[in-house]
Amino acid sequence: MTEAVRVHLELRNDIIGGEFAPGASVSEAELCARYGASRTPVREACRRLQEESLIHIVPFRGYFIAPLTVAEFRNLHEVQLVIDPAAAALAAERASAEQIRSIERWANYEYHTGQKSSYHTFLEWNQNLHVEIAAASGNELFAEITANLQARLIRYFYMVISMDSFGVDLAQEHREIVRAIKARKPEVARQKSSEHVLKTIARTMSLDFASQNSELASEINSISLEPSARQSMQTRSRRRL
Amino acid sequence: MTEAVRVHLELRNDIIGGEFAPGASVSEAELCARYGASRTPVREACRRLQEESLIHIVPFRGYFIAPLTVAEFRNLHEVQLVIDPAAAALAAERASAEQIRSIERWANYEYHTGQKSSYHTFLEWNQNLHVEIAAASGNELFAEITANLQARLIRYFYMVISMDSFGVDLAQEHREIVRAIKARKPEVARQKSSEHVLKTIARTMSLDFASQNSELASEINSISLEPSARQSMQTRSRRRL
DNA sequence: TAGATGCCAATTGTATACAGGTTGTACATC
DNA sequence: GATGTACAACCTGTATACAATTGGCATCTA
Repeated sequence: MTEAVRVHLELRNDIIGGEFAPGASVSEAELCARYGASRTPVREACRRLQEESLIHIVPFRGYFIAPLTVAEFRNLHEVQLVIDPAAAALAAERASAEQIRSIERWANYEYHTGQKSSYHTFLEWNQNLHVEIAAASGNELFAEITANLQARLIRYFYMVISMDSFGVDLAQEHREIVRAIKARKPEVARQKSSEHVLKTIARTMSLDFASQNSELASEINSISLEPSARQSMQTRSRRRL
Repeated sequence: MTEAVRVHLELRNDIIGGEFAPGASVSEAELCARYGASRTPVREACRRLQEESLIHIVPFRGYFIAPLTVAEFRNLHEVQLVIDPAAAALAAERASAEQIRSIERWANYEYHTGQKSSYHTFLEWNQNLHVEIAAASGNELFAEITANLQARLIRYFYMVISMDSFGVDLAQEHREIVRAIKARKPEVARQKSSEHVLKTIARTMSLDFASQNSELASEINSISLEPSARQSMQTRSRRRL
């Protein structure tokens, strides 16, 4: 593995994990010291993270850790609401036996409420499950887009202290999506996926956000999606039921 | 504008415009000579183009112009079929007066059949229209994804000698989408956008591809989308009509 | 002759020196 | 005291030297 790739992965992980304050300025020299690499691979890593919208680069000024904003949070969910169900439906048609096994493995987590370490693991499993389902669509674009959405979304979830009882609902919804994919029922998978995203949004809005971001948290709690963004699911439900 | 940005834009334009053969290998030295820059900005430009899937980088081996494949063509359309209608629906709700004016400007092109230069301009206007509609959704993620999809799709359209009479249909469909957005009718915009994408796919499959890619062309002609990918539009039509 | 092995040219990955731009500060001027 | 300007420190952008890796080719061996 080259230095550039290593720095990219480690820095990315640190940003997602909250090692840097959102909006904070970081210099190349700083990153070179932290990751033990020279400027060239550090620059390359930062440029890739810019493409992933985890870092903002202002020419001749420096690098800034992408801030967490209500607009981005809403945007991510709007796109997810469109991408996830479509990918789930395709996965139900095209997933290989091996891909289904892999999906089932990620869906079989145990979330022990109240444990911080368990919560972090839980978020990673959740992320992997979503990406794995998208990959099973047989369309790598869906997988790439999903990976980017999840990486950016997880930063918001890390703000949350814990999800407590929510983990149970979430696991249940995941299993329903997986069951539909395994049963080769695209429309059920699509509907379950839509419901899951909408419920996740609803759950997030009632969460107990970490105090240092209380301003953002209260703003997030006031989000409401446009009618046409929700419409995706409603149409399906009406049609199916 | 920095060298890196300039090289990125020019190289990107050259790849999209077909200046390089798909799959061709290019060395850093070659690109340095061609664009009159040193290796550092050339490398940065190539890394960004890799993120956009226009170049493949194999470590220690070199850069390869992304090949045109049936799988990619299908993947791009599958994602477009999901992104475009959703963005159009949101645009109908949230587009500003200025954005609507901008969209109308891009929709008002005149395509003179048979003229090669006119055809290229036509493709650019088409691309800009799609991106502008996505931007009017008020969600920059839709705009970014659309810009990437369009950049990659246009390489396939450049293979086509001309679209002849198709330009007329296309312009008509575009105007219908724009009309729905201007009239603030999200569901009509969504439906018209879905139809437009599906019709574009159908039109492409019956096209006269340039001979040097006849193998790819015949493969493209045999594409068929999965039922659940088409389902998006059918549901809406049934529901509306 | 088929296959394995070691060397070498070519190319990319990394480190670093140098150039260019930006920001903040100190000082002169009004 | 407010404002504008010059300068300096700092940082990023670019160029280039050096290190590491690859793949092909020649050579050797069975």
